[in-house]
Amino acid sequence: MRKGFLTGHREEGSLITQRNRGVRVTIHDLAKAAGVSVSTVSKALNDNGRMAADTRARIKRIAAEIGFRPNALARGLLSNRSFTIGLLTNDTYGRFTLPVMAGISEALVDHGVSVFLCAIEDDPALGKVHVDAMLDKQVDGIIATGKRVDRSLPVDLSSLPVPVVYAFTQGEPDSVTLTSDDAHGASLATDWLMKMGRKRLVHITGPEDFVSASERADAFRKLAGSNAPVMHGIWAEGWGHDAIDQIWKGSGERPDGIFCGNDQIARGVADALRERGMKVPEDVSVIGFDNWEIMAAQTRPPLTTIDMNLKELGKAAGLIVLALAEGRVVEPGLRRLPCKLVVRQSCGGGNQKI
Amino acid sequence: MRKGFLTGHREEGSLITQRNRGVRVTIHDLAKAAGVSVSTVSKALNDNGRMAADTRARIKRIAAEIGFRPNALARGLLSNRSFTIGLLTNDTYGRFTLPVMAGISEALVDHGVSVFLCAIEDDPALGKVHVDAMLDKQVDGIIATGKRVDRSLPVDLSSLPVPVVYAFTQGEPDSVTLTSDDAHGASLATDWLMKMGRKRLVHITGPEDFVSASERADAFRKLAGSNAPVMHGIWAEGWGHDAIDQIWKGSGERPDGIFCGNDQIARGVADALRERGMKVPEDVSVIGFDNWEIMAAQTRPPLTTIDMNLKELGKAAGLIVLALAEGRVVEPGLRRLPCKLVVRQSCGGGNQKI
DNA sequence: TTGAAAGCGATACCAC
DNA sequence: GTGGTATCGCTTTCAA
Repeated sequence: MRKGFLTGHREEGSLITQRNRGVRVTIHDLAKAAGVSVSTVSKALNDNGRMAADTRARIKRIAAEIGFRPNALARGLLSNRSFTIGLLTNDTYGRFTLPVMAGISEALVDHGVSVFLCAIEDDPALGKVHVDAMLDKQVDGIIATGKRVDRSLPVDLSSLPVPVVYAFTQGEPDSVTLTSDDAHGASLATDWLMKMGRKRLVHITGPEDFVSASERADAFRKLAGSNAPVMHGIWAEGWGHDAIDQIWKGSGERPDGIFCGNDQIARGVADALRERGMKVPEDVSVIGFDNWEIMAAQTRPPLTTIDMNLKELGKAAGLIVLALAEGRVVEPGLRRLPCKLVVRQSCGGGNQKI
Repeated sequence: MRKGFLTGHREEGSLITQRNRGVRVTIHDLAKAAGVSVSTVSKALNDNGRMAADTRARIKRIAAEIGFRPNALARGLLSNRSFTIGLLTNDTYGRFTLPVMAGISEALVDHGVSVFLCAIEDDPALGKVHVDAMLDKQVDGIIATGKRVDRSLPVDLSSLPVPVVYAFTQGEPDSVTLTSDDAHGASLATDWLMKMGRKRLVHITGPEDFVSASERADAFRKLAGSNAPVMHGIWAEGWGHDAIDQIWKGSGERPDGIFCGNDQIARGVADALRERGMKVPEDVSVIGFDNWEIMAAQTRPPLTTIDMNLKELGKAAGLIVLALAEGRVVEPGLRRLPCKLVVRQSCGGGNQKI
């Protein structure tokens, strides 16, 4: 991106430009004010060409004084870069999209790139309208994101004139796709339960046909033993209750460590255990998945859980589209980003070394 | 907005443009392909000027065939309209912002307007960077939204060269500000409890210094009686527990109807009641506020609650910035939008007439 | 070292 | 009816 003049860097909180916020001042006005030609102004501000250092400085000063900011539309028309990207999502609750979005925005704002948010529900027509609108506006790239890694958005993103990066949703074969490493996350969780001294582990999770569920289950079994029980249900609190119900009604041995497929299930499990007089974490350790702050922190006791680093994933996605937009080469393929363990109280061992 | 040719309307899912998605075709290419001049093409597509009906039709057909879509940057440069607006928010969890955003987007997508989402946390510097970036990109307007009606965003939005609408956050004196009608919502809730035959009402809510809390409390007292107890605490589940604790430990009479300031508190209350052997809704009716789906639906029993119609609020905000951007006159001031009651099971009376 | 002029893609006015 | 031309705000040769 352009250097030297008003970039997106946060340090330059010039108070001066505030003053003239109400009016749009063009490079023409600035040229007149500085008594030079527009081309000189342009070069001065962009640190291009050769020119007297003091002329350059003077122009920059006057630019700041009168609050000049170049028109990005005009700039984009010429450069074929709009410094704009589009974020397509079908995640209505934003549980996954928001952190991703925050990461993207954070990574790109300092590069002067803004993000169009397009919520397309699961409506192909709506998706097309949004994609077309973004292309019309000459976005430099598109990030597609969803709530499920094994489903794709209801829009055809192949052969667009701009690069597309997929985050947390299924991408085209030869595209860049980012996802969190479910197996890694599940290993972290299982491992932590074992480190807490738990022997009888159970995994209570979502539907088997979710790839993320089955990958986590596989990783769980790899550590906990191939016949450690895995219970598939739905991704809801109620399923946590039901699962505990089943286990406690059954004749099998009762677990002392439970790895839940998400924080909602974990909350249901924790509540159900408490209602049965079991103490968490004294009698049973419970670990969740997602680190959905508002759920994990409100559970009694607060949930130890796995964080998928969605914000980092967003940052990575942002930087990758940016690279792609700038013509840099990026190796296509699926990238799995590591998860991290967040220790609260539902497993015990808060101050133990990991 | 422009009529006749490729507008944002969803019906025209032209399969043809799909074909040429990979290339950007300019009006020049199209003119050449049609054997006419660019000005003729422009008039044909925009239904301007007088011209042979068949020429117009032919040009439109060819345009669709080769997948021509006008460059919005060029268009915007000339018209001073970018068909883009900015949404500024400091609501990190998106609980309030997401529905508002969905409403805005839904209202505007058919007008060809896209939305920049700018999450500024509570960082003034970051806010300024985002505002400047949006202004550079010539947004037609800005919607500022937050999580609290009585606090403003940490950015100075006065005297911007574009219209600003405030939604769910405090606005400049002479601006348009939208908010939900807290008093109305509280009345709906209190009224519903009374309709359920409840006599001993209590209001458990957030901090008194939140205007929304105090307005709701006032409305509550107006219906429930001026000495109906109002308990101020924090907006969290834990406070629901604590409040019930206080009441049950105290010597005062116990309520049979509880109006909670939000769904989290309501959930805490419902849980706490259940733990004390009280049945909801048989013994006590509990009503929440926010209709935060994932919380309200997962509570046992599912919460009857007040919906602030945030999506409608977003739609209204979108249409208002649009009007303002088009130079139409909009009366400034604070507009309170009505709430609605959402009946689930925590109050009883699900099938009773409202 | 500086400035004039062409051009990015589209629209609108005014000739023809 | 149709097409040339100026224009929007900016960048970039190329002359001076």
